[in-house]
Amino acid sequence: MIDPDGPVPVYRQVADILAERIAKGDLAAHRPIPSEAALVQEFGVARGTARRAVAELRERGLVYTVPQRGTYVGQPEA
Amino acid sequence: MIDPDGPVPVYRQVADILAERIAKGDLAAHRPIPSEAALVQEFGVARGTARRAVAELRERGLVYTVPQRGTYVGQPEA
DNA sequence: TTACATTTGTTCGTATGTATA
DNA sequence: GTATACATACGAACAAATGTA
Repeated sequence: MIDPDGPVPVYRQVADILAERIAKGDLAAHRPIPSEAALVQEFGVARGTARRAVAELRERGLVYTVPQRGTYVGQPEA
Repeated sequence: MIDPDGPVPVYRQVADILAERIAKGDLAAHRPIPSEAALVQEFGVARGTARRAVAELRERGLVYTVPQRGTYVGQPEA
């Protein structure tokens, strides 16, 4: 799933996988994506790497984060 | 601000700037200096370089570091 | 009100690999 | 070969806010 030794950074690999899930609708608008702890579990990465992956998605405008709550698909509610 | 191509190593340039701030009192005793992440932001250097700059200050006896807490001006409290 | 678990935010510690002068 | 510097990645600890029991 994740190739730690490939040329693509792990955090981008994780971000790309999540982005695809969003594109496919597996992760629906205004539904939470997996928590950082869950991403650590699922992908076997460090929390810092999971956080960076989520930051990537945020920069791409795919998700928004609510502090102490979670990160959700789409744009923040009005 | 920082001259990456000059004869003086970047880490020492950063250390010198912080040392001057301490000397001028911009950074007061027992107050935290900027975090490593903040130094990365402010000076546009790698984290390793920021860490080395702080290590310089520690060697000069200007600051002390508390793991997972931060680095502070002066000497550790008794 | 209290207590607890969950989640994100932040900090320093450490190691590896790559590139350059 | 050495020193500098950047990027990536894992680890550990603590803080703060939120939601729930």
